[in-house]
Amino acid sequence: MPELPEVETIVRALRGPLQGRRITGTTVRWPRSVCLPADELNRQLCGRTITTVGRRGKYLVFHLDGPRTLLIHLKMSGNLRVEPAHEDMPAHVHTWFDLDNGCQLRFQDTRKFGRVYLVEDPATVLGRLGPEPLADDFTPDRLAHCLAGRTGRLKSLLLDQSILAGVGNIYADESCFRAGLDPRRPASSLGTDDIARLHDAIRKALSNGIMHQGASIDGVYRGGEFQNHFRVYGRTGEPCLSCGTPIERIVLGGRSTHFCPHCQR
DNA sequence: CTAAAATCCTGGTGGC
DNA sequence: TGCCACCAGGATTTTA
Repeated sequence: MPELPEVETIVRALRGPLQGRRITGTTVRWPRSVCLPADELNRQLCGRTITTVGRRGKYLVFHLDGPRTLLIHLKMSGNLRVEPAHEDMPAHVHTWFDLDNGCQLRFQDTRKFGRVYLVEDPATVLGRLGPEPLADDFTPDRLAHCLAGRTGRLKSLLLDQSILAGVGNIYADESCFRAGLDPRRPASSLGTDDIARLHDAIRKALSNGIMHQGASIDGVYRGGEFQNHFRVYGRTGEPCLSCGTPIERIVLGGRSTHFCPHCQR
């Protein structure tokens, strides 16, 4: 379940191997994961050079030396690696991109939820995303503005990518815990102090995740070990690290939600 | 308007 | 040991 820190970690790992490389071919074995016909994707990408690799929310953004932009969303189980073409193709690589140096950018996605986009205007895909929580201009005031007038529960709003980009189920739970806020709280009940603590909590949870190179769940993300630092996520029944109260698990908005009933109010 | 449910997928898990 | 029902989870779409 790559969220912002996992995607950021992958982006950083891909920059060196990909920037300046020219795409010489593409192969699509699961057409539903690509939002245009496979032959058109191949025709548009062949000969294009990847100029920069970036991130917006949970999307990877590949800028090219042509009029189109390549976007990839990893969804649940996606991973991206650059490997020599002669190395064995791992299982569940449904799409790959041949590069001019004999390597391949391989999109591995066990559950096939991930998506590849090739668009002229990135805003057609990224336009509805909310602000980047780690950007300098993301202030407590900005967060307050995002939540203003919202009636939903705190956790559900944190997962809404049009309100805030990049937070998923793990970091939403971790952020609520760090802020000492009950994930079931109506957003309208949050005061200025609550918003300030939430703002700080979100940024610290995400930064901490990046510092540990993301979380490795299902053994998908080698290197990252943030899963060993979760404070509430997946710790159902285990003692709260602050007060010892057993962590509770509930379902909120159809998502498993973990919190300390004593520390989070 | 919000909110819940269905949808897409497969590996892993728990029950028997 | 084997079989199978069930579940997670991001984002979109549908239904209430």
